[in-house]
Amino acid sequence: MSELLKITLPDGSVREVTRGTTPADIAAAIGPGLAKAAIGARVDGELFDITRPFEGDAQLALVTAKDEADALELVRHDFAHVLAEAVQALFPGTQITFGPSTDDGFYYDFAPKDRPFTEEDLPAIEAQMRKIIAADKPLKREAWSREDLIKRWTEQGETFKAEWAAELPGDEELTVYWSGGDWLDMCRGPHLASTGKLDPNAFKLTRVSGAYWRGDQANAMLSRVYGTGWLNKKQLDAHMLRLEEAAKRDHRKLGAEMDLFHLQAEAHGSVFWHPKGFRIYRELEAYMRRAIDGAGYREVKTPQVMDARQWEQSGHWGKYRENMFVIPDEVPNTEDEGPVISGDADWMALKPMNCPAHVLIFRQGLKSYRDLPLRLYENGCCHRNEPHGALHGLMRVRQFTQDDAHIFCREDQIIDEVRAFCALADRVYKDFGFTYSIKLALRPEKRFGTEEMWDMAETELRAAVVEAGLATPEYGWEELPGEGAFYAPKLEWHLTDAIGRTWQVGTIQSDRVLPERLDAGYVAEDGEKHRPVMLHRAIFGSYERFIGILIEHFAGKLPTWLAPVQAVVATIVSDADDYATEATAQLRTAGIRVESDLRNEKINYKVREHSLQKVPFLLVVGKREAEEGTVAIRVLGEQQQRFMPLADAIALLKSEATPPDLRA
RNA sequence: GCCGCUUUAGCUCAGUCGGUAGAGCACAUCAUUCGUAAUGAUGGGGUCAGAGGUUCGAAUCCUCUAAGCGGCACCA
Repeated sequence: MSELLKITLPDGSVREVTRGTTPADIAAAIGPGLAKAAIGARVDGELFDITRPFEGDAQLALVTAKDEADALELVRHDFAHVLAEAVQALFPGTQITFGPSTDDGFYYDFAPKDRPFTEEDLPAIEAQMRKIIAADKPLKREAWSREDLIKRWTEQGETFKAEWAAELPGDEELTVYWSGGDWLDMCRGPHLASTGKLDPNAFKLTRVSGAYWRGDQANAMLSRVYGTGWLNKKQLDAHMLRLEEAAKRDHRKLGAEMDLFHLQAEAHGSVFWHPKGFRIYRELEAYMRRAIDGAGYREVKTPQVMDARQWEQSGHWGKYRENMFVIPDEVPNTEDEGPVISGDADWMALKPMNCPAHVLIFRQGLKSYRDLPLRLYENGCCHRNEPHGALHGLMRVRQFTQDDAHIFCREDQIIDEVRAFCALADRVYKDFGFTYSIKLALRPEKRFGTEEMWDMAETELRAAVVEAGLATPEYGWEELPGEGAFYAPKLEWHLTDAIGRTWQVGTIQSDRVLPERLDAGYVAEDGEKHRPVMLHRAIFGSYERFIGILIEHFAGKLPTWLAPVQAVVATIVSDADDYATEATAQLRTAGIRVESDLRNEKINYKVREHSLQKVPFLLVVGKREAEEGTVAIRVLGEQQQRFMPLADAIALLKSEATPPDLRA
């Protein structure tokens, strides 16, 4: 055992060291500065404790705060560890379970003894965490046997940890980390060398929430404490500032401030669109109609309420009935006393999706292979009785309208259709200034259809994305096992909101199940009846969600072609009223959404108000402009103004207000 | 649906020990005609989310219901 280990450093140099040597020893040998700065190690590419001895020859890269991604991962993991220790010190009897790092910090799930934690508990927990950091407790790794772990957790009353220890994979080395000599957590690591390596001013506990043990609704509800954690206070402050800025672009806040829409309890989860908000909606509709007309779709409109048997046949009744709005097909009893309905009525349901209705259109008349691909589009208004906790502004609502289409096609047309859709979606998102990520959601546990169908469907979607060149990290490409719909795998397009939450908008799904269940067929060249494949697809996802994301993306400052009011003509003195009215009329004739502001208010007041309303162009007219036939144009977000003849201003606005797909 | 929090004027919020409701903005009226992010004065406006309870007395304490917020779960 006296042989030397060869440790290769990033510069290619090799050091020979005895067994038991740690990366920290090597850092110390290189120099005291590095010894101090090094907080972790990449050994053969894997992130390790800096105090963990080498187990053989290895490539070593020391990790310092400059390796920000690794450093943050280490630090956040440690904050979670310290959080757990602090909570157990303050609330004896609390069980620890699990606590990973997150995108901006960490959390830890606890099983509280008496009551769930509340936000009022957070300051005391933070203070306790700072004590643990100040104590600079060494974090020491130890390998334990499964039996010892289970014994330890059982003795300590840690039933969740014991359950988990019993299920950890047997071929893995099981480890614990000591914090000083008096507290430990079961953990794969890695960790910093000691708690004192954390900056006590670089974290903040942010909120508490409930979370199910192992993410399963059937399990116990745990109490989760979230924190944000960074390398130093400057980073933390910058993060808190980012959150503040993000809150300002929340679409619910801007929706009220800009008078776009509102939500209220009487129709909770359904949107009241105000005139200005619905103008955005109409621009999106017009845009999408141009897009689908150009891409060979045909628009249809289908019934809002259909017989429940239709939903039984499609399979939705069995899986989603609890989220459907069900309606008795009966005239209600009008007597004051007595039941409203008799109870033996047939049931109908508000449509939760459009697919079956489109199949019913497809089934009208005998279809030939020559009819395929048949692309049916609908601005389809759907109702889903979503779990109340899921509702979120415009992003998740109970009544929404999808830009929904179903492409009925032959097997040999699938890949071309999916590729064409990828191109269309790409163009649409780019027209709105979005970058997106794209995922493939694979077969779920509960599903209809044969394994062969699923193999084919997954393969062809994957192939289309690969051929379109989108299956790259740049497009956030990943495959999500188990996340598909019950009838088909899904390609999903995701956009990100103001505070980094991602929302699915677009999708395309390759479905052989519903054509079968709803008996869609066509006559092929061989004269036999065949099943078409049905591609379900949407780009906006829903108009509601897409508008919510647009508002956040642009912080309310929508591009001119989408702005509800594109220009305001504001007067400085009432002598300019007639000219302003005339200018407004000319702009309106030119197709600009323009309003005039003749109020007896100072120009400062008007500028402020229309700026806050995010009007892209403010045309100011005073005596001078009225005499010269000019306007002073102030562009939203800019300080200075440009003077030009009214005719030039009209030309400028017409050009600015042209939708991207209509630009030369 | 689950956990925690919240709900007071159109909006944002204050309201102490349980003693009978307050500000700013917005709105209305009047004055002001002003050159690029808030002119001044005056005035109107509230079943304190809803229901029940405790109390001489409830915005305030308790229970239930609803909605909203942050997560979790769900998302055809």
